[in-house]
Amino acid sequence: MRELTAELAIQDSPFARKLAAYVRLSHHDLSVMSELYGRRRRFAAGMDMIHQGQSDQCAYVLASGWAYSYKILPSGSRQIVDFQIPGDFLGLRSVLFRTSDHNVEPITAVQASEVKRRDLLDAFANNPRLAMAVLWAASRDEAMVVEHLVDLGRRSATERMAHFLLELGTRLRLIGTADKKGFDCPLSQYLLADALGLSAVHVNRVLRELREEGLVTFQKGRVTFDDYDAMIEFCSFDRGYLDHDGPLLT
Amino acid sequence: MRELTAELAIQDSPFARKLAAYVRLSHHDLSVMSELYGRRRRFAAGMDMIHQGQSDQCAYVLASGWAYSYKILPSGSRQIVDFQIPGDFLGLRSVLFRTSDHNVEPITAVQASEVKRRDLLDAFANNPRLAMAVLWAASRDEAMVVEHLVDLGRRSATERMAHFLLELGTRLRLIGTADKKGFDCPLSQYLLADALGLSAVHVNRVLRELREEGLVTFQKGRVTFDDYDAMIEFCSFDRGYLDHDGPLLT
DNA sequence: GCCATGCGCTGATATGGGTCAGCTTTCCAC
DNA sequence: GTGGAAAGCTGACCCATATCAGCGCATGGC
Repeated sequence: MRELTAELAIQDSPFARKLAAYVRLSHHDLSVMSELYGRRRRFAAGMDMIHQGQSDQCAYVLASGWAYSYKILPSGSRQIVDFQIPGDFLGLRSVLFRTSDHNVEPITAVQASEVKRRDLLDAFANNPRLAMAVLWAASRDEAMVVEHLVDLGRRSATERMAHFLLELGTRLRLIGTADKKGFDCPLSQYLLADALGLSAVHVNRVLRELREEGLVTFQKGRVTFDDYDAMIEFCSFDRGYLDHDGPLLT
Repeated sequence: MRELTAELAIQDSPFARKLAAYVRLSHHDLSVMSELYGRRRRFAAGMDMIHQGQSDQCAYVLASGWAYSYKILPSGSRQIVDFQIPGDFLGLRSVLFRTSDHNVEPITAVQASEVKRRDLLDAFANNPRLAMAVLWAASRDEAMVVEHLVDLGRRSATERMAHFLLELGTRLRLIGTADKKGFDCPLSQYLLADALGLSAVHVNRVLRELREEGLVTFQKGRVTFDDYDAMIEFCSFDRGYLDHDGPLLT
């Protein structure tokens, strides 16, 4: 009975919702997940969760709140590699290979489940299906990093911003906190700047431009898609690569 | 006896040299690898090895020659995500998850060993150590993509070029085809441009600048480090992240 | 030997986005 | 409600890099 309750709880978590988009999860999968999903920790905004160069750390699954992973250059400038939203795995590589090559910091207050190396390896060994789902999600995250790279290398500032907002929207829809209308978004223009390789000043200009073109409005912590289709057109967003209709693997 | 010969042959391959940098490989590992390493295929320069959107393909281990993976935007511009050199695994994700999100094309004539999905999964199941080594190498490749992203987002054209050449040199040293003096390099200025997010014209200017500053010379298919330390200093290259002295896992 | 092609190279000009400087609004802490 | 910090916003100016246009040198096919 207690297990059943746990199973129901996990089923509604962003972690499960996200993985369920990739593989069909069995009762067994869910119960293994709910064990991994114990040991909650809280982090306040601004307090490092993972630090570059540190070894022997654990990984986390974000339960609530947003975080970002970044690198600092000796020159002092910062490049944000990715944002993490609820359901995202975080520090997977650092726990498997004991090397962390970037920092992770919360943007809002965050709740995260600590996952120990040992537990993760055990769960993988006992449940290859779950392992596959997690690796698949990791692989999708990597695909996003690649897309981000293309953004920085070959898209204009405005296209980059549009593409970024669409992608973020798609990710949030997977966990049920966005729809075609828009989503709540705690990112400051400084964070956007460091993610998109722009200056904060230019981020502001670009957002105004997109707003005046009637594509998106990002104001007061809310992103509103004013013309979703035109936006997709504008930055040639690939609907397929994050978007799909059900589990790819059953 | 026949096996022993195979084992000796594989030991000298760039694939083994690279993996040996990460884990100490046993006789058993080597014999499993030499099986994977069969089934050679040749590709001429310019002929696609992996095509975006294509599914049900196999992965390859590059035995000789160079290739590059890239994405084409609808606008026609191209972003090169990474270059592959001998020993590199290629299409790992596309074979595990049956989705390829980018193209791979040879730069020079290429010899590659075809790795079937089934064989790979079997090898992993029978030999978790080898699986770990391969995943580790994949993880390092991903770290390089992240570093590339930082390049595009937050470094100037000249720093980017210097950083890129140092990184490439480090990778080539791992397989024994470069030293601190320099290396042979079949990349055209057009390829460099599309990798670094620059125009070919500007690549030319940047190379001239680096040459005149006495840092590197890239001429006639040869990269020569004129002042290695100054170069590392110039682009704040992280010696640690690719460079190390022996197997990290024994 | 000649032509086509690809690559390296260079100058002139144009522009996207950075930098600087400052003002306004929001949001807390007290 | 008041002071201060953080975030949003804007104009003026400037520079890094793109774009355009063109030259020269190899190389390979015929």
